[in-house]
Formats: sequence, structure tokens, C-alpha cells
Amino acid sequence: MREAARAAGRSLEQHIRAEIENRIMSGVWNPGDRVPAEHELMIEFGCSRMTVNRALSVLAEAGFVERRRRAGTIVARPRTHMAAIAIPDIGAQIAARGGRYRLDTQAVRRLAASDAPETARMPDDGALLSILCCHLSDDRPFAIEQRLINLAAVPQAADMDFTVTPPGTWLLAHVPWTEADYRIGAVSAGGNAGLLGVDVAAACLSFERWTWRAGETITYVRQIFPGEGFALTAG
Amino acid sequence: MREAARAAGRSLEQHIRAEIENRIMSGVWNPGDRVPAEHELMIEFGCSRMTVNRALSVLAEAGFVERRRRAGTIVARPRTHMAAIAIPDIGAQIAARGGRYRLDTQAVRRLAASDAPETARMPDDGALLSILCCHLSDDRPFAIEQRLINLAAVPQAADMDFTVTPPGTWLLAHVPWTEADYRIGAVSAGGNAGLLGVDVAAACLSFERWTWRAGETITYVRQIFPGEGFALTAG
DNA sequence: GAGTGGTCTAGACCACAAC
DNA sequence: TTGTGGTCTAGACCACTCC
Repeated sequence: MREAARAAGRSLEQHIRAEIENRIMSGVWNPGDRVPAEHELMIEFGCSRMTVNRALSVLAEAGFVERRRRAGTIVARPRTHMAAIAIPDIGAQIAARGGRYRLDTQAVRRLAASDAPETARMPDDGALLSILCCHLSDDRPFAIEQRLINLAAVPQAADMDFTVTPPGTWLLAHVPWTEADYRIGAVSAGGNAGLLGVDVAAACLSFERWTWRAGETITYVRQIFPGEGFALTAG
Repeated sequence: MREAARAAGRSLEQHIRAEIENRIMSGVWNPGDRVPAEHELMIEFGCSRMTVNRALSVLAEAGFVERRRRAGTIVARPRTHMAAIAIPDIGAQIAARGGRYRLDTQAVRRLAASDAPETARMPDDGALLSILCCHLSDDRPFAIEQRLINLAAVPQAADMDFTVTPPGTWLLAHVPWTEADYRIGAVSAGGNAGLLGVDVAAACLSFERWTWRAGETITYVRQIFPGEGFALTAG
């Protein structure tokens, strides 16, 4: 058993996990079915209990099985679909599509926090940096970005030239490991139609992100993508 | 050390993981910094190497650190934002918002696979079930759903009454543990304006999902949500 | 009370890559 | 050559919870 796993270039734990996942995904084991106890799988796979336990723990965390002491392990009933989306930097997105990226910054200005819209969830006082820019792919509008940066949390941002460096790219490199909330919706182009080069009524994807670190608000950003030619995908 | 962790109701491994995550998230350790070797952390936390190893392995999988034999463990440079979206059943979504769910099925018909649109990625031959329905919240349109079901993979679907049972709900219960691709975009209401009760030019969120199991196509679904009043959120 | 999973240990051997 | 992580073992004790 272990030899076969090794030959396939994966660890024994991965082998056990894949095997059980297969039995669930293929319908051999159905939701509600009992999964053999650890000591039984230990015999089936000829390994120690720790190894079986790790495999089952990972499957439980992924939502495939539910485990309860004494009651044992059962195949879970899926309740929702889960999708993990990776949201790359816009420049990287454009490069990945084979486009040539260009930044067109319309405005950079300081703002009192009290003047920020309520929906931005920025702090009550202090200074913010407000940036309006357009991301271009082969000189055609790809997305509009409206951004607020909390200067109390990121004072170095005041000295940056965001007509050259995209603010998102700079923030990712200089304020790493943040937490964030996302909101994805649909809106009409409206006042952004001119910059985006589309009709006022054109459907656009609105992407908002609120970012903080250690409890402190870092930035709020809203990006508007013309509906034709852009979509988020996930697996 | 362990006693403190236990008092907080978490395992020693979780304690170590949280501690290191804190040092990264708060900026004590920055991207590129060396993380102490396992045998050093073993001494700091007064535990065995296995426990430290599990904690670091989880952090590596989550993308917080990168580990290489001999070279050691370093704090990773985040490249993209990752967001996990939970996509619940529409009925559950409406109930969670305090609405009363109702299904309004417009059409259920059989279709030859060859007549399905290319974008649905359905099999080349065989029979499909095509369903057009509207999901209502408090009798107001919440979303339109266009669905194709591969009857070769899910023959029982032919006998279901999808004017009563929402097809998504039934499929989740009867064909559990599928794999899926997702696509989220923005479109104008267009021909769906009447059913949705919005203007033809209204911006709507388009949500598509292609589902398969064990290599076999199960279903394709496209849902259209009026842009005002609906958005996907993720953490 | 007994069977299940949750966690941890001390030690081992191996694989890899930097030196 | 050697320090690092990757993986596994055999055993232990504990915490649940069903009977």
C-alpha cells in the first residue's frame, strides 16, 4: 500500500485522503454513511493511527466528512457550494491576458476622513488619500478604480507618485498580510461611462474591497469593469 | 505555555499557529524574514517537533509562509488576495434575509444535447432537461434561473416536478459532492426584464456554474440577479 | 462503561538543497 | 557534508457521548 503511494509520488496521508475522497465523490459512500473507524482504516492501509487521523482531519476541515467522538465519522451532506477566487493585481490580470498595461491616474487628493462616504467604512477622523485612476489594457479602458487610503495607517503613501505606480500594487507590497471583505455587484456605467468608453446604460461589474490590518483600516477600493469583456472566474 | 493554550480552549498546535500568524499579520515578521527552525520553536513553545511541524505546515498551505528543505521557513510575499465565497441555495439565501421564498417555474422541457448552446459545455449527445424558473422573495422577482440537466447522468430528474421543487435544491441533495466552475459577470436585463420586473437596460449580475462529477457533466445553470438589491459578498 | 476521535510525545529515517 | 523540513511510527492520555 505504502509502496504504491510512494510510487505515485505522494505521501501515504495524501493517498489515504485521495482514496476516501474518491469513494465519496464517486458515490461509493453517500452522505450519512458511516466511514470506518480510525483503527479499521489503520488496518486497511497498514499504517499508524496518526496517519489515518491526519487524513480524516483534513477531509473534515474541507467539509467532506463530519467527525464526532464516540459517534464516529460520517460522510457530510453538502449544504452550499464553496468557491475560492483568487483576485490578482489588475496589472497582472492584464498581462496574463496578453495585454499591455498602462495606468492613467485622473486625480490624487487629500481628504478629511469625515468627508469620506459612509459606505467606505473609513475611520472617523484623520486624513485620507483619495485616488481616481483608470487601468488600461492596450490603451483601452479595462477598469476604473476609486480608492481611499488611510494615511494614519500608511503614512508613506503620502509621498508616493500614484500617477506612475498603481496604488493596489504598491499597497500589496508595502502593507502585506491584510484582512479584507469583498462585495461584487452589477451597476450601470453612469458617470463612469466616459472614462470607460461605454454607454451610460452599459452593465458593469462593481468590485469593492475593504482592507484592514491588526484592527486598523488600511484602504477601501471600488473597481468598475465594463460588463462585456470581463468576468470573475473561480474553480 | 501549553497550560495557557488549554485555558483558552484551543490546542497547542492552534496556539502556535495563531502566535506565528499574529507575528506576521502585525508586522513583527515581514515578508522574506526567516522564521525560526522547527527545533527552535520546539524549545520556545516547549513541545515536540511534530506539533510545531503541523502548525507550520498549515500556515504554509494557507500561504503565510514558504518552506524549503535545508533553506528553512520564510514569511511569504502575498501575491494575490484570496476570497472564499459561499454560494448557498437561493431559497436559503432568501430565508436568511427574512424573505418568504416562492418558486415560479416557467418551462420544463426535454432537449437534445445537440441543441444546447455551446457555452453550456454539455455532452454532445443524449437528452437534457431544460428548466426556466424564477425565484421570488415575498412574491417579488429575486433571480431568474436557466438550467440544463444531463439526463444521462441524472435520469431520476426526468420524473421530478420542478414546478414544486427548485432544481438546485433537489440536485444538491441527490447528486452530492460535485466539482464546479464558476463565472460571475455583469449583463443588461434584456429579454429577462419582464420576468425580473426591471428595465431592459438594468444592470444585472450573471452567475454561471458548470457542474460535473467523476468526469461526467451534471448540470449547467445561469442565474440573473437584478443589480440593485443583490451582491455577492466574501470574506 | 466503553468506543470513538483529539491531541501530543519521543524518536526515527529520508529527501533535498545549500554549502 | 550537513542542516533543514517531510513523513511516519507506536504508544499514550484525555474528552466526549452513546449505551
